Amino acid sequence: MRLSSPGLNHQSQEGEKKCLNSELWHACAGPLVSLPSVGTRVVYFPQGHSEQVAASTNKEVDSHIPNYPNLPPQLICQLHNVTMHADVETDEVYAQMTLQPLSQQEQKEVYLLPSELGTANKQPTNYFCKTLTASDTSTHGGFSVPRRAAEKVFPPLDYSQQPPCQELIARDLHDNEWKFRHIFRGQPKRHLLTTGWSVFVSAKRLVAGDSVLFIWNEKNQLFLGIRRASRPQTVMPSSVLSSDSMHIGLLAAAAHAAATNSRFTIFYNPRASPSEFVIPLGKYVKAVYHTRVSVGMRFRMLFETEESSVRRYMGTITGIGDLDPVRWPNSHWRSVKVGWDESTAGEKQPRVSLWEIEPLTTFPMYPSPFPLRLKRPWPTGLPTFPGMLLR
Amino acid sequence: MRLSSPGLNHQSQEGEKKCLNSELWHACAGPLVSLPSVGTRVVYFPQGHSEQVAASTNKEVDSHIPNYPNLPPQLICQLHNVTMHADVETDEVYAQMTLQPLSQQEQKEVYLLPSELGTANKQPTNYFCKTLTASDTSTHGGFSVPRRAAEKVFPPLDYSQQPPCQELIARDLHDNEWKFRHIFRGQPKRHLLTTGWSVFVSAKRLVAGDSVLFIWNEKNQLFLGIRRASRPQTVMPSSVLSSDSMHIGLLAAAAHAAATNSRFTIFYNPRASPSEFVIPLGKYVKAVYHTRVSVGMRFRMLFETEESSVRRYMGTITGIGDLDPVRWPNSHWRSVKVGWDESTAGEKQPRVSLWEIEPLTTFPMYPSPFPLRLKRPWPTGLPTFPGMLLR
DNA sequence: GTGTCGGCCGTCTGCCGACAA
DNA sequence: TTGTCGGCAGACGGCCGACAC
Repeated sequence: MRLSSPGLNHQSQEGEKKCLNSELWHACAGPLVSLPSVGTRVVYFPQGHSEQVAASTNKEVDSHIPNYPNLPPQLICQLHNVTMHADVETDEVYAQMTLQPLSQQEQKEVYLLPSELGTANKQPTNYFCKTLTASDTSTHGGFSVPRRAAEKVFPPLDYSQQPPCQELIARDLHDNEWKFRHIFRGQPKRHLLTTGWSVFVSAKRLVAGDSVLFIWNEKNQLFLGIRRASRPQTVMPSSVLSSDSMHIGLLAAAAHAAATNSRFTIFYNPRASPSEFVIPLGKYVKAVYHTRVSVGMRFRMLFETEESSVRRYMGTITGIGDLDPVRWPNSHWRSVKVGWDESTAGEKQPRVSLWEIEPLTTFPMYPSPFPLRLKRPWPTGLPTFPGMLLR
Repeated sequence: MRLSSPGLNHQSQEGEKKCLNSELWHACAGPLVSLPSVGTRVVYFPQGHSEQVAASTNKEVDSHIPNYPNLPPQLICQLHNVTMHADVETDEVYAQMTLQPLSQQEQKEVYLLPSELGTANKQPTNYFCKTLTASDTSTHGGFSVPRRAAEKVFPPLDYSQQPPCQELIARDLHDNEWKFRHIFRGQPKRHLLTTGWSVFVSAKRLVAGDSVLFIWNEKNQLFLGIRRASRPQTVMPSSVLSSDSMHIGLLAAAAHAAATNSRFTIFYNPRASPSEFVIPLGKYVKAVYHTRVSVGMRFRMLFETEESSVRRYMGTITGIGDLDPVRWPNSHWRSVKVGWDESTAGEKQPRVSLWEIEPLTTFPMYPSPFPLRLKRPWPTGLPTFPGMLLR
């Protein structure tokens, strides 16, 4: 007889752990990820959402997925709720957002109201992130802590002891406690995590190439998180619903919400998604309407480095136009074709969105003379590329 | 060094391993699961599909999911394709089916054609299934093989040797080889799997309560599969798409296919789904139109036992009517309210579908006098419960 | 007939400094 | 400064029959 096994309290996978540590979530998500603030207005891109599903199921959007002609390529929404989550199995971070498309009337008034540029991302100050080496993940030994990292984020050791050591207790995203013996020994001296480390490695199923990060906050609390090496294959178990149905579901949910001005829920998985697809309205408006771009123009764009910091890559705009003229005409999603300066950047996306880049102008930046009030109601109508608007 | 187990070919989760062992798949799916044959006509129930998603995501269908008024509660479809699959991570078995709703005209002619009752389920003959004990999964020892099982499904040992032993090689659903030392020893003598067993247990992450099964087929090949104890927590990582969107997706995909008579794809996960939701047309027609049921009538229904065999439970029909009169009026899905004889059956579903039960008639079963040709076009129209039809 | 245990041996885990990159 | 290794001691994996249910 197939019965559900008792004991485990499963019901509350989500909904209970609402208040997980925000600093830790952001640290795991990476330096480039920022979440829009509750109560603000955002622009939601079904295309970007679709890309997230495609990346996760490792399957392209099939051509026989129905069109949703009444679903615009971007939806201005009120952001009612944002909660941070972490997958119980994999520790993947993701955010749940509740969006409500503005009414037609409200959409027109959008430019009369101040619009938010989005909060800056708050990466913790006292933290470090290390990519695990073969030795770190081997059963032969412990974890070698980079010296500066240990001195910055671990409680100070009593160096008069020989060897100096202490017990560290760190909490992960699920509020589980992990205990480590932190010791400063060897010749030359180095910081190591010994007892407790291997338990952590096997529990989290870490392998060489994955990253671990520690945070030391103002309340003298220690947190730790993980970032898995992007195994090309984080294929989500689709043993229950076909990827086609998932794509359709996302589109239908958005279309229904748009038609009825009702709320809908989306999940944003920053490390699975190629790009953010919920953009603060102000950031969008500024990039699309108040920035002059044209073919041949040079630009900079931020990327995350291996060591979880950011660096800029340079490139040149090679074209402007629809990514998918059939399904998503007149969309600003990845409307900019680009070429990258460095040959090592060969794997970078050949198309970006306007709000992702920072155009380099030879002439000084000036406050936009363009009136905030548009003459034509928006977002209905013809293609509205910046070049046309700034005529 | 602790490395991710080599050899796993991740890239080809689906698509490649089309021809996985059918016997093994059915053994893992259980004795009650049967798949309709390719080329036949089936009845697809969006409600049942929805229940599968609800069970997997552990979330009820939200009330704000849009209605699909043009999506009937059952869809007669041509079954174009059925492939058996197994989840790479968990070994969960599931089937992918390609369905094509019949045209309106074809739907009317359904009863003029012979309809298939569905193939009987083919459980392998030489197989056994054992629920793992604490000792079986402990690191302290190996696997204790039930005597009859060993004699039935393992190659015979040479009992003149002391102790008799041999090397067994078995293949799993992914065609991976597993080697075990099979020995007959101890006082009293018993069959054991020793060397190789613990590797298997840890690789498959088996725990006490899970089941393992072995098959010995006609070609003298040995296969093995697993069935996890239904941790209600096979919650699929929904870090990418909300369960609402999944529900909508399934409905929208079916609605679109119904409207355009085009093909759509569904996944059927027999151990995650509360009930089958793709039913052979003949089985459906027989149950719904050629069987007389009424309140107070007694019936039998098959269930799977702990030991992977089947037994009948008895019950009484307590009511007949819509499960969800608002969303799914006039549906035959779980239209029968029942009470179960045994108090231990308290967790059994209070509602079943007609094709799941075997009504007990005090009067002899007679060939249905009901004409095969319906007067009223079907499936449009008013509720068509058997009682009304047999007036 | 089979689940669990004590006993016993061998392998591997895991802590140490050496050494080199 | 830190990744990997050889050395070593102790823990645990894993094979055995005893024993009980």
